[in-house]
Amino acid sequence: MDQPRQKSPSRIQRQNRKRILDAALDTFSQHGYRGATLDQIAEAAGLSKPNILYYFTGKEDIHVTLLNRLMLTWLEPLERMEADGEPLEELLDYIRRKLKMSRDFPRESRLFANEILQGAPRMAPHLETGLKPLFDRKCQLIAGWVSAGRIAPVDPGHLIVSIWATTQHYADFEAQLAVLMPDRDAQWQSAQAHLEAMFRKLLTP
Amino acid sequence: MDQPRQKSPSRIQRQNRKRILDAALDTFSQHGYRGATLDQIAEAAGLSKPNILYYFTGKEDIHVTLLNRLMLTWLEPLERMEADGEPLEELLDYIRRKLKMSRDFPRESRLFANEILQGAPRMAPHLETGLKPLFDRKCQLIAGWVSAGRIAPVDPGHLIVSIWATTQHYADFEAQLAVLMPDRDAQWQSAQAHLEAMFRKLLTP
DNA sequence: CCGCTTTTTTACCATTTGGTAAAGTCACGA
DNA sequence: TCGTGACTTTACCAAATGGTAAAAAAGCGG
Repeated sequence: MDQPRQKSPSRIQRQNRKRILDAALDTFSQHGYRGATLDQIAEAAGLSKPNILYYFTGKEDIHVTLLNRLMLTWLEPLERMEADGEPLEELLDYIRRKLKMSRDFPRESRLFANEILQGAPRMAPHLETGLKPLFDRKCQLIAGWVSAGRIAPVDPGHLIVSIWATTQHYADFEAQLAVLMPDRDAQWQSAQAHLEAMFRKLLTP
Repeated sequence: MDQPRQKSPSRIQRQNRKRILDAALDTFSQHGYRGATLDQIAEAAGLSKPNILYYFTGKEDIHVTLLNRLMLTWLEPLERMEADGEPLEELLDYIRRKLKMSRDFPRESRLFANEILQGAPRMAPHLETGLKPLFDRKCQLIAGWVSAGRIAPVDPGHLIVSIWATTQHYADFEAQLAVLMPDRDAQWQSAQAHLEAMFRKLLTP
């Protein structure tokens, strides 16, 4: 009927959509949804504004696309925490993966933070259907470890929240940390050591 | 010469400025600087836009006024952590005060978070002259406690950052927590218990 | 109640913003 | 190489946005 929605996007399609999304990630993660403008995104992408609207139906479309992509990579580190291994090592591995994501994908972290700060208007469904079930599942996993005496007694929900808070903080509050801890190179190493020590102490029975 | 800058603001002045700042706090904390509009602020304040510009010279003036106010109350809990008492209790008290601020002033927390997320363009001076010296001082205080063996060895800077991260998270990511932990009433209590237990374990020698 | 100051409203304005129409230009298979 | 569909540009537009000028309305001390 309307748009046959091409089965295979052309090389140009792929390339330009990627450039737009990358530019939009810069812009949205810095200014939030309302604070970002299509002109900014267009300039950062090196394309004209109407050209951007050739690839996406509108500002919201770009933002939603970014959020959809984000959720995939965002949940993955937590998903990989499983019942298989030693509980303490599973949790510490999760913390390491999460901190690494803050270092490698700070823009994604800030995009997420912005969206939540603004009340998650465009992400409530994702939270409900994507994050919540995973969160509940992992809470039960941790609760199992606790009741089996394999880690120290701890509130599973607040434990996960503390892990999120401490790891994401290094990405989201980078501008503040740049003032307080100017030596950024050594920072990631000492941050990892600190978090590892802190959660190891908390979780060791 | 220009404006004699009234020595005593009238009752109406005080009242309306307060209403404007309160409305602006709502708006800026939710949408960030660029995402907030004067019309929104005006409507929330119940005043006309030109009337708002009678009390403040512009959008930025309102924002800067809010940030100035914020820094005063924001640094106070950390300032109150002193060398007098028992180190562990001083730190745990600080954590309690900080968590209480997240509960009582979530808008202020989000205003701060928004500003930092956006690269702290209007707050870099405050960070440098207000926060940084205080941070360094308290790091030294903690380092002294560590080397005296009065608390467990810990990186003072990362300790403070972890306290900020975990406590502020409950205000800044409230929209996410509302989905994951719907029972908000009991949440603050269990959050405090969790944080207290966590940092007590970390800091006990 | 008067006159003067403070406060508020009305009517604007230039710029920015998200978005569209339509005319071009490009790329690539026949 | 030429036609056709994919891509890009130019020229717009209506609404929103930050801000201003000046008239109107309140306050208020005397």
